Amino acid sequence: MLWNNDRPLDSTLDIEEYTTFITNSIIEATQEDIPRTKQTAREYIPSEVSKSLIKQKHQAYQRWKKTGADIDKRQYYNSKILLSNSLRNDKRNNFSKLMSSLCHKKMYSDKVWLTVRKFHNKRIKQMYANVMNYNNKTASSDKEKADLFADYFENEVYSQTADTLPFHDQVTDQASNIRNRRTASLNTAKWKLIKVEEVKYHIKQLRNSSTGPDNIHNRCLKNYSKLLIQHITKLYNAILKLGYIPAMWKKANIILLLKPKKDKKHPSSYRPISLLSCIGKLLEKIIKQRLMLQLKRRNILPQHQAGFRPGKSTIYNIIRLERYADGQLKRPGLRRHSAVILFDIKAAFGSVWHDGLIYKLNDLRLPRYIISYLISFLNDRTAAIELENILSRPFNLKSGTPQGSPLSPLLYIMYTADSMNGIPTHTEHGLFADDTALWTSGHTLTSLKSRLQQSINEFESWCKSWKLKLQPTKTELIHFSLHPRKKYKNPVIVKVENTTIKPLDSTRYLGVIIDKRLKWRTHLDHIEAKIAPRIGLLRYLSIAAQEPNNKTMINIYKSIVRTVIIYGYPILLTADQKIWDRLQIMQNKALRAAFGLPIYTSVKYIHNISNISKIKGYAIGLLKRAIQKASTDNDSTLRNRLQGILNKI
DNA sequence: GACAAATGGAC
RNA sequence: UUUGUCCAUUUGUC
Repeated sequence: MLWNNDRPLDSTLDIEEYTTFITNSIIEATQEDIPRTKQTAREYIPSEVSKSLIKQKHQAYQRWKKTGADIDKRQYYNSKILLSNSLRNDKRNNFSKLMSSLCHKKMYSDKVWLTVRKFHNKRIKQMYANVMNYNNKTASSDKEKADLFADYFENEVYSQTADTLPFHDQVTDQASNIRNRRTASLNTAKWKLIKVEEVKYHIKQLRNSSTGPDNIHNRCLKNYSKLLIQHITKLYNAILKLGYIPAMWKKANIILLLKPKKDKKHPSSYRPISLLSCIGKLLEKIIKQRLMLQLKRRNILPQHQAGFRPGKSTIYNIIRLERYADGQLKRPGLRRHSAVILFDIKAAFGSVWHDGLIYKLNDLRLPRYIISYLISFLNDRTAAIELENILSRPFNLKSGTPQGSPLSPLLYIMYTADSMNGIPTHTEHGLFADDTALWTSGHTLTSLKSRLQQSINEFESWCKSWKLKLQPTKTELIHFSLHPRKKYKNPVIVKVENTTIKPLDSTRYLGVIIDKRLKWRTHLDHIEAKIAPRIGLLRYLSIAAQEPNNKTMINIYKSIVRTVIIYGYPILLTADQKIWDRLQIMQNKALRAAFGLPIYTSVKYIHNISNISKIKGYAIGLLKRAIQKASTDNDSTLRNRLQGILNKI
């Protein structure tokens, strides 16, 4: 296929044609180079011996069928037995081959992880209910189910909500003004052109991931030719110039993953994941980087939004909440009451209001070409549910940002950047994407209650303005208190959307379980439950492999167990020694399992052969490194908090 | 100290 | 059919 390089790209039609040209060229090239043999994921591959036995069996069967003779029948059954023996043998060989990957002196990462993954079974095969019901409709075939999911997502998740406030009409008007202004001043906007080097840099960063509707894999892009990059760069610049994204990049195939511990009969129990074109995603990455530069330079994002931002993590907000509550509980002299409320926003990403987002982007005075691009990005998106390789009818996404796009997380935090502007200063907040927490304190229960309620009301009205829906039933409240069972005459009770929220003993916030006494016992229970099957796996592997390499087993331990134990370590460091004793016991258990040692093996011996340090010492090491990193990053608030924890130990 | 890969976690 | 952003860790290679 050829393209005349002198041909200008001046209309949307040109862009569509050029995109098709590039897509087809890539597909053609890959089909030439990589023969499309479909690799079936078999449990094991039969050996040559088995293959010939299969042939023999088949022949014997044909002969018996033809002649009907007794001797042929016997021969057929004989070959059948021989084959099954051979297959069993193959299976055993394959198993020991798999296990031998754990025994090599040198660790071959990919082989080891193949083995571990096989038994770790984290990825459960998707199972859909036989019959699904929604909106008085029943679906039993795959196509019907896919369409039913399409109905659900079109009507309940990515649907437009009615304008109920005068404010909404105002925003809608403004947004349509912005749209019109854009088409009026198309070719005049100036910006920094995308360079070949920029595209190359982002291609290099690409990880292998699943393909979108156009079936082009990231691997294809990574094996780029100079010519391909030039074409892609030219196309990207044309897209930014016209503010028009080709239609095929706005089509998503949505796959569904069952959320853990949810009923598979109901469509709301599934998390939708959009698979998008990799070439389109590449451009989105470039825009994302440019957008972030703007946001950072102009300090647009709120300080306490820790989600999706470089250099920030969950632990930052966890520490802030923990230090605050602890400070109020152990305040010398006058103790104060404190409480935290954790909100849940319904379908947060899916509910982003397009007009509202455009209004805000314009308000921020972002570069015109980026706004143009984003308007096109949001407009006229379609999706189809993919289920067992069957596509549903396509439907429109009238609201929300598509999960699966590199831009979506950023757009969401931009959309919610002003959510805390109206909150009174006596209340602190922590944000992580849509996970919103508000906390405050007071000398008396009444003052605490009224302060908290005041802030809740502010947040509630903000949500209402921007068409986000709070779920009062999933909203949780913790009233911090040292007494395990003390009953207050007037417990702290607040209202969210006219629903009463009562305080709980413990709740989960950003992956750690916070209890009202800040003792972390429930959190430890949670960790223990999580690593128990993993310890079982370590034991199984060490027995099955017979003489596994110690270093390999330690690496597996570090990866699948220690990472779980160590998550959220800074807050645990402020807790009692008891917590660390318990964690140490977990580590010892896991190491015994990894080495296949009996339960009574002494801790000293384990320590000697594994050369793994005590878990608390390791955590302190991590903390020191984190402090150093925070000071080189000039993040003085985080640094001081971490230093405070270190001083306390 | 650069690059790559893997694992774990949050949403 | 396991997306996206971010964080942490580990292991390799040079």
